[in-house]
Amino acid sequence: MAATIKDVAERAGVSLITVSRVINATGYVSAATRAKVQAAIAELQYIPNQMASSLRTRQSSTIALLLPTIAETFWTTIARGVEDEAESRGYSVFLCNTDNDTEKESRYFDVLLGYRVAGVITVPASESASQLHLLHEHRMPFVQIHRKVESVAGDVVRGDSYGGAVALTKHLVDAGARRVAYVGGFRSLLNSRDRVAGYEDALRAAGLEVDPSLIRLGTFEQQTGYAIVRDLLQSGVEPDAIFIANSTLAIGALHALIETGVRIPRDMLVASYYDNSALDDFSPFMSTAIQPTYEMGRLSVRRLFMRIAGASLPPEDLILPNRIMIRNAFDADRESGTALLPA
Amino acid sequence: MAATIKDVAERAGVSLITVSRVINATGYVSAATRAKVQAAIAELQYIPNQMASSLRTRQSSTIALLLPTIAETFWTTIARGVEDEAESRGYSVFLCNTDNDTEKESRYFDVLLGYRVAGVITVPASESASQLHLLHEHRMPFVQIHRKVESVAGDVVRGDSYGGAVALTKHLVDAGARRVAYVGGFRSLLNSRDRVAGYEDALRAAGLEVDPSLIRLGTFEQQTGYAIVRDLLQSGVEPDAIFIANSTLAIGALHALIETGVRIPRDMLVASYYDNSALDDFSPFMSTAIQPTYEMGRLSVRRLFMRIAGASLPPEDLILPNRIMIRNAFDADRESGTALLPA
DNA sequence: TTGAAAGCGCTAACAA
DNA sequence: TTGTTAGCGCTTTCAA
Repeated sequence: MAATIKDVAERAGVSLITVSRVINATGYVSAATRAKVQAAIAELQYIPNQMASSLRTRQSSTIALLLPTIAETFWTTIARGVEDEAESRGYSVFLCNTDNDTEKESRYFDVLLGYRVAGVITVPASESASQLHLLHEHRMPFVQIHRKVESVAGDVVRGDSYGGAVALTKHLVDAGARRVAYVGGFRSLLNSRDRVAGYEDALRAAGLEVDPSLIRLGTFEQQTGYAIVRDLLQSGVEPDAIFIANSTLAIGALHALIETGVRIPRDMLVASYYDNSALDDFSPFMSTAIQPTYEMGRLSVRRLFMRIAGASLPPEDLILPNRIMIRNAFDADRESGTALLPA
Repeated sequence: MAATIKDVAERAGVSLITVSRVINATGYVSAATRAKVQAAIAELQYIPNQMASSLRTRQSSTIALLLPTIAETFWTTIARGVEDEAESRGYSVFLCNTDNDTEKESRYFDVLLGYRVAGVITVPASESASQLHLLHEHRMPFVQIHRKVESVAGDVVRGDSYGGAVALTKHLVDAGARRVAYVGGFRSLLNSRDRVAGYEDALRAAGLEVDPSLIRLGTFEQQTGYAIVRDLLQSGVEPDAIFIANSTLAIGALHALIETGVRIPRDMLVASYYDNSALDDFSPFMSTAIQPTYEMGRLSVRRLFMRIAGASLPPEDLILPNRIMIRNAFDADRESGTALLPA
């Protein structure tokens, strides 16, 4: 079948090990021998068998990245960061979708352990029920991104959800809001809890009361954002601003505002987490917190490589600041709820 | 380090091969022995080394999928189809982004050949300059999706671009259009050529002339769609319908129509290829051709497995029909250019 | 500067 | 029903 190192050695009239030395640039090889070997490699179109190499060296130049889905820009941008950083070090990335399904996650962990990948970067499928401990028990180096499994000690790279929520909420209050509603996901994830906490702390710091009737939590779906905002507008709680903790919710929320004729920012100030390019059509009228997804990807790979190299550092919880975009200054020319592409 | 089959054998008091038989369910093993082995596997948390297994069996249970990008739903839906079908056969999928960069594609081919994956499903980075022949020369089974490299014989799975263009163009003409503009990508790709051909043939079949001034080609970017439509509206060629051959272009095109106050479908009939969920906000007023991306993924895997199994079939160019959605019936209640989420 | 021998962890082929 | 031997393709000793 495919050419082996033995075929190359015979063709070049040298021993196996000499070919190996040429391929890996290890040990001494004379220029003449090297040339002969390289010619043989080219003639036979020889590509070294990574399986055999990995088996012998107990090293792999592949890492894995587990994401909830590859259908949203938030995750794919992380993937780009991971790939770019890995590629710059000569590593390939094995990309896996978990669908936030711990069963699927667990199956992937098995596969990846079986392949003896060098390390794993993962967005745990669940913060409570993740099987992340499997990696820990098998001494597989890993770094968590965006979420943090409480029961497993290990490196984490994530955005500053608390700080982002504080910044946006404070901004809304500074712009005059007194009744800021909170629209976000259920508290099952650390980020959600952090964002609620940031929102509440920012209100209190401004001397405002936290009104539970203004805090609305639900699933991470457009329909949920839509339904919550419709209800907020109808239930008489009368918010004068809305902080939306997730961009998928924001799309639904903005549709609800547009549909009911609420003008942003004239009638309602809006600030939102912004992770989804589908929000592009709305963003000019909204202040946003943007997570450094690409950087999160790159930095998690850097951390992973420290672990692969065997560094015995204490686990690090790396929290990266969000980029805050203040954009709800009233603009008379563009007070509608939807934006058009720039000409 | 990690437990090996030898450790399991010693622990269970049997030979290596017996453990192997239990793991792979090959050959005869008594229930009692099997139980002993399984207990040892569980105690040691043994996970078989796939590298060693692949090396010995010359088989891999991994296939690779090369896509231009994972940031667009068109491609990720294909990926889902590939993953689901592969998983149902116990295979893992190695996902790779090429960015339509033939250099990157070529590097991935090398890596994948090095890993001796079982097969490759690929959207060639270029139809003219792809390095696909590398796979062919190394006898690596492969299937092309969506694009077709002319210089390499092999299986292809793609949507019926010609048929889709015919159907949508015919629909516009049947609805009364006489001057149908074509907005699409440059003819460098087979799909683009097929769509132009379908458009032209449908016009001729209806007894209409093909007016070159109505055919506008460009890059696959929103801005291009926007600019082309602005120009179409200003240049005096006076189209009464627009066929858009790509959904990214369609987003820009629709923004241009909305911005200039052209109402769909009252002032202009629009039909478009529809591959991008960002179009959801516009779709109710537009007829669309939808490619069976998920099915393309699944079917390409099925074909690939026939090749992996060694079937000596002639290369197949599998062309799947598009789903055609006719949706531009005039609707007085919703004649604006943007749609809102359903309540 | 080059090579021979051994072995990474697993399984095919044969034997008992 | 279980075990022994050999070897997949490569690289790490050690020796020349």
